Amino acid sequence: MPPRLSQEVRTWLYFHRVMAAISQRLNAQLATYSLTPAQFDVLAQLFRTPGLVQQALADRLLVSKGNIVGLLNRMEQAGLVTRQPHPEDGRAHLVSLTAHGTTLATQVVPEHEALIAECLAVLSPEDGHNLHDLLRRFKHALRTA
Amino acid sequence: MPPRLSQEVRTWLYFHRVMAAISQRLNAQLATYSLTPAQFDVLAQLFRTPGLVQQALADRLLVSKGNIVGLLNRMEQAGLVTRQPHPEDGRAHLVSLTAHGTTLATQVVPEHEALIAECLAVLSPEDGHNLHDLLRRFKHALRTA
DNA sequence: TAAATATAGTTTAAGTGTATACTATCCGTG
DNA sequence: CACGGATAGTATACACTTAAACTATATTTA
Repeated sequence: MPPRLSQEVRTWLYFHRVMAAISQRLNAQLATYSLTPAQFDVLAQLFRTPGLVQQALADRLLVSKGNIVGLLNRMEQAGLVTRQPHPEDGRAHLVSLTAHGTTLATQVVPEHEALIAECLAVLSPEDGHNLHDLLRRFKHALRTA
Repeated sequence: MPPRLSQEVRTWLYFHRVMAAISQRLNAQLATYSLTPAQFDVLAQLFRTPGLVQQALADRLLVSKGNIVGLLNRMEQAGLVTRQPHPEDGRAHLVSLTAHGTTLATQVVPEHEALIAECLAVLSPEDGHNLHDLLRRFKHALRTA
């Protein structure tokens, strides 16, 4: 018989379950726009912060720069983004949303954020605030640790 | 200028940051045993619940059955698991840990759980308990919603 | 019993992700 | 100016993941 899991391990499992449940809802919504989660992340980041270089995009999305290459290739193919040479740095490319990408982002980003709010609304406002506060401090404590 | 993100969206971003920070530590530990996170999940599940069928493994790990196939192929190649025909169901395979897999799990699973506890220990015991309680209720609320 | 349906596992195609090595460009210092 | 190290992007190999189509076996039901 396996021993009962510790509180810490159960917390970590809950973490996965909660993220999986929310991600499933979010991804289903994105799928109606033929967007993958990774592509949405790029879209939303460029929507909020136009004109980023690929490395900056990778840093903000917590992925490797090599990952960004294929992602942008597919999104360029889909007509969502364009790459332009950086005016001051011959190595870099400025990534921008196309008109189509901007139009899509204008619709999808607010819907996505609304669905996030809806998922978090299964908690009471107090619980929601406490969770926000706990995770904010958790993130900070992990960075300094 | 992009508008300030809502509390809900920031909570969701914190979820990702915390998950990423902890996963990075856990994955680094697993890498010292040449284990990927996915392979560790299979190893730990079979360690706790020996003799599962592939579909049961997929259900418990929240992945598709097709995913399990390639995962087990690689782990079989590495000598960690074996597939045997199910005695009562001609379609199914019983998956078991080899002696090598069991030995590895005996060492890695406790270390992995200790590292999880260490990561969660950056929070105070009260915060840790509150987070556990919040996530447990969050998970339950998402399931019924 | 025979046919319809469901389930276990596999395969394939496509996307995601990393690490690593490579090219091109930039920048600091001698 | 030249060289040497950092940085931006790309290419490659490998692992992970899903959805969908497929095969084989089991189960239900007419």
